[in-house]
Amino acid sequence: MVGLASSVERRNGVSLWRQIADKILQGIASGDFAENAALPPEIALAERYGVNRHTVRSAIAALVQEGVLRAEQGRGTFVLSRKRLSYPIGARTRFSTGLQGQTSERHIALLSSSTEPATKRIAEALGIAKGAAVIRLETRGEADGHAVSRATTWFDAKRFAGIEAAMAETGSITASLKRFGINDYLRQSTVLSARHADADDLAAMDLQPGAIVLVTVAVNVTLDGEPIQFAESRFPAERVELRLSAGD
Amino acid sequence: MVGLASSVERRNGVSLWRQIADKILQGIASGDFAENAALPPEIALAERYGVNRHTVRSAIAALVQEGVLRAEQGRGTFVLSRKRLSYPIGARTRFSTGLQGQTSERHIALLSSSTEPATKRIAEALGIAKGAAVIRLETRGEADGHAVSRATTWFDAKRFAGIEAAMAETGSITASLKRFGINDYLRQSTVLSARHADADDLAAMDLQPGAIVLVTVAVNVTLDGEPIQFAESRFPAERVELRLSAGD
DNA sequence: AACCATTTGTTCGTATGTATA
DNA sequence: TTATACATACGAACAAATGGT
Repeated sequence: MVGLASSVERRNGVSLWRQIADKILQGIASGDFAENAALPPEIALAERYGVNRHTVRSAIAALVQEGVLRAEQGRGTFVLSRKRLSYPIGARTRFSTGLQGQTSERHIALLSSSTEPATKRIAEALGIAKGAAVIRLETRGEADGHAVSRATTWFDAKRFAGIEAAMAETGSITASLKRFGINDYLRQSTVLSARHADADDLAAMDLQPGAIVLVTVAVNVTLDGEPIQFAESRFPAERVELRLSAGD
Repeated sequence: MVGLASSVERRNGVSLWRQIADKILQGIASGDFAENAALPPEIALAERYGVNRHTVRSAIAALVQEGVLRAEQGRGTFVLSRKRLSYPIGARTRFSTGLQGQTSERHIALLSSSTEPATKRIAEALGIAKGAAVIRLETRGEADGHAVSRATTWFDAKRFAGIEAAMAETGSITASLKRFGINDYLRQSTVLSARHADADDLAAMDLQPGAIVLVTVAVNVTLDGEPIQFAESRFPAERVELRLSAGD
């Protein structure tokens, strides 16, 4: 009963229709299924993946819901076009300058801010004492009305008192830091990983459950090497790719 | 019935216990759950995530199966230490030099090789004519007996005839390139994304279904800027993180 | 030893979701 | 649409192991 060439797995906590939906997404990403063109008929897909036609239908229904496909009775199911943003990441990366040319409108929205004691990890990154007060900003990056990033950022509360107000007003980290005498800064280190989006990410970026996010954990420093900012950013993998430029 | 603080989602194709397992993995990664220490009791986890204790138990069972946790009746459930490899990625990254100090044994296994006509994308990257012959290498990177990467690499067949033999013999891209007079090379560009592992990745790297892979697409060039290699590499997100070094 | 609280392990039952035919 | 099988999730017990008092 199981298709020989089938690569879907049962009993692993991910339902078949979700796995098929992911396979279709992969097929679109890899060019197997061209954009703005019809998908193979449900029967063909069912055979290709070694599942029942109903299972394919569930997968397609989910992707239609997610805005990836459009189904038309009697005609077929079509792949809608959706290009990913290419987000440059390097020593001098800035949110707004990075996306120049790709979008017409972008900014960072401040979702919330708070002051809290620094955890060990944050204290070490910022070079302050553990438990010292830090300001945490929760932000969402937007481009052309779509959320393209979701970040949590920590600053030394003593050094950057009131930065949340500056952030809310300017909508830019770079501009806010200028008010504290920081005219330039570098990305000292970045650690990159990936995971499923959590509920917060899903809500903040309007993603579908099961979406994958790229996660960067970065420390920004002044030109003198003084750490000023510690940040974890999440990028939806379906909308954004990260580009490492050589000379950046 | 639904926990207020719950951040898991139902009816999305991913079972609750799998989501809880992912949350626990996240907790370990973020330091919420310390390594070599007891996890909170099942009851506490169930309450924290707003699910039944059985659901937490299913998640724990999966993670025990995956070698992440160890459960002991009457004592608790413990987080085994399993540091993720931190894989440096930058202009001068090399597989074996990059992991120095983190593992005792590493090499690249050549899974298969073939010669094929270049697609448009590969031809552009390598600066050759579309349809010209290219050598494709399928490789697996291993460290301490565990697969940590799976890559597909293309070389100009005219310029690097026989590189598959050199690769099989030396187990190193860098050493193989030396035989063709390339003593040094740079990573010109890297594009980073993430997706679910496909069947091939799962089999080649012995991953659990649903695993996430980091994907890099890179072009390597000689010091003169001549493109020599086009590669797509997949790294299991649960075992590897990518580190962008500032000066690299 | 006896007892206790804590924590994991097991077994019922019941309801709902998923997948096939 | 219906039927069937299995997986998932919850709830309420009870059993077994551990580390104390």
